[in-house]
Amino acid sequence: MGRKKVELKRIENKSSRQVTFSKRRNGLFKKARELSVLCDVQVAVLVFSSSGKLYEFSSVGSITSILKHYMSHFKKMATSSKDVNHAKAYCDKHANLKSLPELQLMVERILEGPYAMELALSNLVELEKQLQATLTYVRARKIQMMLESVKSLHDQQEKMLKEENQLLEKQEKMLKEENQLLEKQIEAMKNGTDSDHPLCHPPQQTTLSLLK
Amino acid sequence: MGRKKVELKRIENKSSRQVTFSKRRNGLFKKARELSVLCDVQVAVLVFSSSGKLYEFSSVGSITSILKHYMSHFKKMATSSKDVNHAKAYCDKHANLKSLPELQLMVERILEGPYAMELALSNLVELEKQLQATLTYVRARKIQMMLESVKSLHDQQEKMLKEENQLLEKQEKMLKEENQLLEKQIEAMKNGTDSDHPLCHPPQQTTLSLLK
DNA sequence: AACTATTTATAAGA
DNA sequence: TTCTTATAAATAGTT
Repeated sequence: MGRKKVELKRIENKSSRQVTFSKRRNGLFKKARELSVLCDVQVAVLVFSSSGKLYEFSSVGSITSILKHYMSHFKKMATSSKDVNHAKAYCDKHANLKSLPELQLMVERILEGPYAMELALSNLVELEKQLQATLTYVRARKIQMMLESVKSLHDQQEKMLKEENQLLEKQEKMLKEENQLLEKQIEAMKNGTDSDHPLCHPPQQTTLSLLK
Repeated sequence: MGRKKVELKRIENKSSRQVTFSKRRNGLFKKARELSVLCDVQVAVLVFSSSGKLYEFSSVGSITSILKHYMSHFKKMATSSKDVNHAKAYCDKHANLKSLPELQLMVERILEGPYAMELALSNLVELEKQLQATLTYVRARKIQMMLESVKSLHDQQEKMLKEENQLLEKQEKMLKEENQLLEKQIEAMKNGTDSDHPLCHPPQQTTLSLLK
């Protein structure tokens, strides 16, 4: 969709790859939002740049809830491994997900050295898929935890701001009371006797000085 | 992008919402794949339909998608190598691979559900690194095996071509001998008596007919 | 599932 | 980065 048709392969020029990344990332997020609104579904998009930076879109306020939903699928799969039929049905539907014991066996075989060499090519392809799926899950989980810590930080800040606000209100109230007191004293000076010489008394400690 | 501009709000007609969902979901996944390939980044898209069904896209390395095409050719030939030393050398070089028990424990914890919630962020980051390293190793190994399969195919083809060649040479030799024989017979017809009526003999079985 | 009139996304250029 | 614009691509409504 541009001046020229582009080949579907890695853009080798770094600068134009960066420009395309920025444009298409925004385009993808826009499409995701439209799908979400038009069709009333939940959508999450995660993009990991090669430098490890994360860009994300989520149709719900926080990506947390959608990831929870996603994780529940994993959990269900992992916990219902006794229910062989259900697990199988799930694995058939989501062919890129293997059950935990299977995944473990595969990891064991690939890492145990000598046996690794005996792995058939098809097994390697399968293992690659499994690892990719697990990696995606782990990354999603990591993001969720990061978001949760950010939220926790926000909550803390909010709490501190509230407390600060209450303190300020209290101080405002004290200043008002002090003002009234001072006004009374001035009134007294103007109209009453000056036998008490109020202006010669040592100055009161003011709320203002307390704040310093 | 269509006959009419659509408002960005939930499509109320259930049937056309379903159609649009199907069309745009595919479009979104296509865009995700393009972004992944063009910009060399990892992309994951998760879509939960209102009925709770999960649709997902996850990018894998571009090498994989290119080689995937050739997979079907090599599936049957999935051979195994016994070069243990080579494997050991590989693991030594890539020392960032964790030991098997450690990795297993991590995978177990991340997939076993309840415990996953207790994993600290730092553990997740570590697990992500491990999985990425293992994935890199698996991919390298897969490519190596594919190349070996290709070489093996070539060797086989070379052998077959050689055998075919030898057969053709043999046949050529036989044809030559037959020719000489026929020439002799013709010579005999021209110069000698025709008491033997060589042309009335039943035809010999020729090398040519043997090749049919 | 196809078709196609339109809208939308975006590649290249400024 | 941002804008512009020519063109490729997606898709809404239709068959």
